Amino acid sequence: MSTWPDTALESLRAAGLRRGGARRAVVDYLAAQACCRSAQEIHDGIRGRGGEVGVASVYRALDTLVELDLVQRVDIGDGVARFEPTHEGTHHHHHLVCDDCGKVEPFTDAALERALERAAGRLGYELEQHDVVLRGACDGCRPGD
Amino acid sequence: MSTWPDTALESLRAAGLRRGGARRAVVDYLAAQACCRSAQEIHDGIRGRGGEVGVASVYRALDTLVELDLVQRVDIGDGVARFEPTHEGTHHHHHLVCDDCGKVEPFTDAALERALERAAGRLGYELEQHDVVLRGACDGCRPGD
DNA sequence: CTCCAAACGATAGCGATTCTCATCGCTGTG
DNA sequence: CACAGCGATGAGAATCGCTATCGTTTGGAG
Ligand SMILES: [Mn+2]
Ligand SMILES: [Mn+2]
Ligand SMILES: [Zn+2]
Ligand SMILES: [Zn+2]
Repeated sequence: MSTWPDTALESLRAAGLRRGGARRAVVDYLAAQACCRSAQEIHDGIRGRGGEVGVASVYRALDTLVELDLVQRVDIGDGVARFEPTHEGTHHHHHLVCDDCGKVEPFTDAALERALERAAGRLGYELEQHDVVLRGACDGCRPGD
Repeated sequence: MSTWPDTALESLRAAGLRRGGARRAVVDYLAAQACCRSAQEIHDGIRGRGGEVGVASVYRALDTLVELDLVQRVDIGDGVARFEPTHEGTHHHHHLVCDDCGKVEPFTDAALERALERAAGRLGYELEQHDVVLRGACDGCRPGD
């Protein structure tokens, strides 16, 4: 099994796409993150390393990657779309959002995944994806009780 | 047990807020819907009935209602925020979104709710809310197989 | 090496949401 | 009931995330 950036770049090539700098920079940036990032963060992050990408190219790259199911869009409800690599196996996770400070943390729960699968089975949809966001107060924001 | 609009208007009064027309119109409109609606839809819906609300007032009312936990924000990933009454008991539901045509449908699943509760118990957050969005192709958009 | 379409970056445009501010109208007081 | 004070409201300006446009660059097949 190869690493996610390798798989991603390979899939892009297989889809007949050229190997441009912008797409590669987005893939590399996302591969180095532990959780989802906004397009702005990605843009800034790449520029911070000296990369010269336009915002439009970042959005275009994300579009393509989402289309190929290599990247997943995460919506936590603040009006800003975030993106992270699609992990089928070991890194698959969902998100905890602190309503107070806005912190986003990943979490995993095998039993929940099973329940989601079963729930999906009961519905008439051909399911592609599922998103779960849990909201509340994080350790830091909880009034010390 | 009283109806949702009554509870909502009561909570607003209890919070020391005056009884203005805009907030009431938003509560009434939402109470009549089966699922989430966007701010635009709410605005248009109220005006269609002859109401004279500004968009700003709709957004302000929604803000307040969300703050008081009377209304829940639903984010299905199309860049438009939707809102629906917070139902604890019988009307609580989550959403199915068709990636193709964008249709949004509510669904309920008791086993899933139990799994969510248990998952929440395992995490260090003080949970307030949870959102689940399932995505895929709906009956109409699925290539007839 | 040449050539062309894909990919790019800058920037204008767009739609959703928020901000500003002058006005309006609850609500408690006299 | 008249009035004052202040929260609520509506119109429109401003912001912001995202998309469309367009001229330029460049990967890579021949
Ligand atoms: Mn999952
Ligand atoms: Mn639920
Ligand atoms: Zn994540
Ligand atoms: Zn709904």
